Amino acid sequence: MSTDTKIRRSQQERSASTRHKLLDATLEIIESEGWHRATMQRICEHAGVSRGAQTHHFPTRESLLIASVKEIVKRYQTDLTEGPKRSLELEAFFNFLWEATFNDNLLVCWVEAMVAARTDDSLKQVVAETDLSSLRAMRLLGYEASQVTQGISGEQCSRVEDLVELTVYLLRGLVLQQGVHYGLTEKRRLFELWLSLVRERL
Amino acid sequence: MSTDTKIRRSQQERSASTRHKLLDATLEIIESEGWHRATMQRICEHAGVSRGAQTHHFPTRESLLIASVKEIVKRYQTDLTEGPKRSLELEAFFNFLWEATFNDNLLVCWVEAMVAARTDDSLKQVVAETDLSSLRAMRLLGYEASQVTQGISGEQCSRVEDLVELTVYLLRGLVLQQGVHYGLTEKRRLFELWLSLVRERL
DNA sequence: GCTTACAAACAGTCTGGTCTGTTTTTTTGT
DNA sequence: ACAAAAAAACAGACCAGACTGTTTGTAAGC
Repeated sequence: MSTDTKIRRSQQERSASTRHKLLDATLEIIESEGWHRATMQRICEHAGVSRGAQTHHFPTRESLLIASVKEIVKRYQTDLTEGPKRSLELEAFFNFLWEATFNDNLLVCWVEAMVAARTDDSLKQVVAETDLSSLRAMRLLGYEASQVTQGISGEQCSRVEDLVELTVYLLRGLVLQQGVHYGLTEKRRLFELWLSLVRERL
Repeated sequence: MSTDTKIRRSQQERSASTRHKLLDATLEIIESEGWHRATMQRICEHAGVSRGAQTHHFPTRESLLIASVKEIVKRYQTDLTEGPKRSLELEAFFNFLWEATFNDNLLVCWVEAMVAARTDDSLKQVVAETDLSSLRAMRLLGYEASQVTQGISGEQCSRVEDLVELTVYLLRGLVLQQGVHYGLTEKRRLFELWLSLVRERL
């Protein structure tokens, strides 16, 4: 009937649904309240999932947080690769890095994860791996951008990758700053200055 | 007598001593175990101070951590101003920033504090203030360095301050990275590249 | 029936803040 | 100068709350 509240869902659907709800809630809480405030109780409450269901999918807090870390990078990667419709020029690429950093709050979660990982060995392993693959992906994107850009010689292409990595680190430093001092205009001004230095070199 | 174990210390001395012991222990634990693991029990144990004495000097955890934040900046400031015997050249100044960042572990504590402050209003206030004054001090040092350096025109001096600030943010990003991936050689290489870009602009 | 997904109560540990009592130094009264 | 009182520093027990992981039980899909 039309008002049938009992929708029949397959196990797979049910499982994926609550799993996604939990990961979503975890990221939201990490972003709004910080990593160490992301407790099971709070997450379950926010996700509208019972404590028992959570236990079934993620037996320990550690397992949920590790899954969240992977989720962060996964989403960030898709943001990065699906965003532009291919073949960005270098100038646009660096600006795109800025956009990807401050439009979404994924980077905030990532910084929280990195700091937490520093003093948590099992977490550190996961964060280190995913970070490395993420960095490689961004270096590659930078390289591809340099290929479609006019006036970039071959030997400069290798430098481009390093410049991308430096930019990533700079942006992370800015995210750190953004957590304490709101306001992007001043940060944007400094970022423009950095970009002008990069431009001169290329 | 010579083996008199009961040394008579003034209240001021006693107070300052345990206060210092507590702050020291707090910073060490933040550095080695992370901000949220810096609990009262652990700190007292590590400092060799009783729970009661701690309560007397810092009634709440918040008060101790706020005092620690101020201590971090205080020490960093003295590191920065007493380190060089005045009048550094620009090149040396930027390298000095690197040294100050990675020789000591104060910056690690500072990053922990910034991340914790993001989701803790009372802490955020303190961190924001101290960070601002710290940044101003470093900009000033950079300006002074540019004054004693050959071949720096007046209009470039204003840019120098911005470059210093950018470098600070970059270094913080590198500290973040250092928490997950050890090894400074690769980071140093990137920093050299960064410096070469800065050099070109000056 | 049988496995998977969900629900909720429980036990044990840890934390921060309060409270009461003790020792050490300083001040006060004579 | 010196004992008594006051204040400051120190010590440790206690408590209420929060958190994680476990366990036992129920419903839904296969």
